[in-house]
Amino acid sequence: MILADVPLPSDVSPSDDGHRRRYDTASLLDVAVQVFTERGYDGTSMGDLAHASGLSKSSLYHHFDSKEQLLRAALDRAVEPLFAVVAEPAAQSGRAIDRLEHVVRREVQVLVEQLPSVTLLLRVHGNTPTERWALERRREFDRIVADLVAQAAAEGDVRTDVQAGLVTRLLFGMINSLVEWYRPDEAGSGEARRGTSSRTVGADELADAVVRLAFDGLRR
Amino acid sequence: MILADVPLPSDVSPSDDGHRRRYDTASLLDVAVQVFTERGYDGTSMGDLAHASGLSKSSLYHHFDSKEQLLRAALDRAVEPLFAVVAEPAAQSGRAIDRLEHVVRREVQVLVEQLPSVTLLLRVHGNTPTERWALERRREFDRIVADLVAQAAAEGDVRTDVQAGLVTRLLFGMINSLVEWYRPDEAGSGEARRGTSSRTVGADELADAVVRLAFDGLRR
DNA sequence: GCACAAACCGACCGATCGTTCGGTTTCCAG
DNA sequence: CTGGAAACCGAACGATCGGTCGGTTTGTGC
Repeated sequence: MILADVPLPSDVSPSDDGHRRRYDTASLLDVAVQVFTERGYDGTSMGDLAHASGLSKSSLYHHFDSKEQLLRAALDRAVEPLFAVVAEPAAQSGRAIDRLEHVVRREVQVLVEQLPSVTLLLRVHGNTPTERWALERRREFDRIVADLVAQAAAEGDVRTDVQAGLVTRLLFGMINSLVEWYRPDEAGSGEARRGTSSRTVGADELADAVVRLAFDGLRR
Repeated sequence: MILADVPLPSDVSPSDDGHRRRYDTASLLDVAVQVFTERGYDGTSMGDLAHASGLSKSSLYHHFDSKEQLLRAALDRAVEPLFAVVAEPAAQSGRAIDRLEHVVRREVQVLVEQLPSVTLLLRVHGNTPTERWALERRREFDRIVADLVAQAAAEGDVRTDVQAGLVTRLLFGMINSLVEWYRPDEAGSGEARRGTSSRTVGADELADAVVRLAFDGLRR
């Protein structure tokens, strides 16, 4: 990735307490996922990860077998909770439109909770076996939700002048887009907020906004 | 990009008419943009582009100065028509809600017309000066539309229980998502359509669907 | 036919890529 | 204090990266 055009985010310092910083595999994955989402998987070198974590390149291989296995571990963090949502009881019984609303609301929460991993999941291209596995899981997920929308339409609760498949894609396009702009409220860090007038919005409030807009539209 | 996990799309053959295939800069850009969108900019090597175009790596440099300049040319194809839309008369005068609907509808059309370039634009990470320029243009565009939404809210035509900035992001998240799934109807090519029951939808029909869903919601 | 420019090519450059290797340091149980 | 495991390191590997070079082929105006 050429010369460093922009400083890496972490740039870990020796650490506060006298000891040398030590990583367990999970928290090292945190760092990797963050850098992956900022520079893209292909745009991130193992050297970048080394620099961001404060470790040497070779030390990373004590925790992970390969760069691709690192990606796989990151994607698992997103895929599992996403599928867990459609398996919840409230998504399994009741009127389809209510189940759909539940899925939408919970999906927003999962996206916010696992923002970096989901971002990664939504950006894979299919260049490697791992990426193609991820694409397949996404297709499977889409199928499940599309069935839900179709059922809600059959029950007369959803407009039928737009195809169910189209509704599903646009609906989840809207939800998924939040990985591109939503940044959680980093409360506690005394850092000054940037000069934006829009208040930082929480996950629940965000889910409300999505449900209102998606179900009832933006027109007053 | 490791070993070729998957065949490149074009894989140009010597060509039908006796002559050797010759490229002008524009049609070579077509090929590059297509491969960029399929494998990602960072995931595409100049060797990939050479293979996809049927040219040698060094020949590409007869048409372009660098890989990044190639990206810049591709992004221009998306940025210009996007900004042209908000400059149209119908986006400049009238009730804000009507101007907004016009922008949404036209934006969908531009996305469909310039699908590969816009896809590229929406996926830049900011790793290079060119990518950061693209991100800045996107921010500028968002600002213009957010003002439009705010004005429509002030005129009482848009719901006010969701912040204008939030509405804008979700609305355009929905629109932009179509680069991830919309594939134009390759009519004329006798190729058999894959086994999907959903009919291929045209740009106008797509714009209708977006406007209906965004403005009036999916509830019946 | 000839000349010239545009288009193209294989061979090669230094830099960077993901990964491996043979050790050293750190921590903690005994 | 000792031992062994876990964590870490610098140096180096072959492959691939974006890009350059000098020369050849190809189409076109004359």
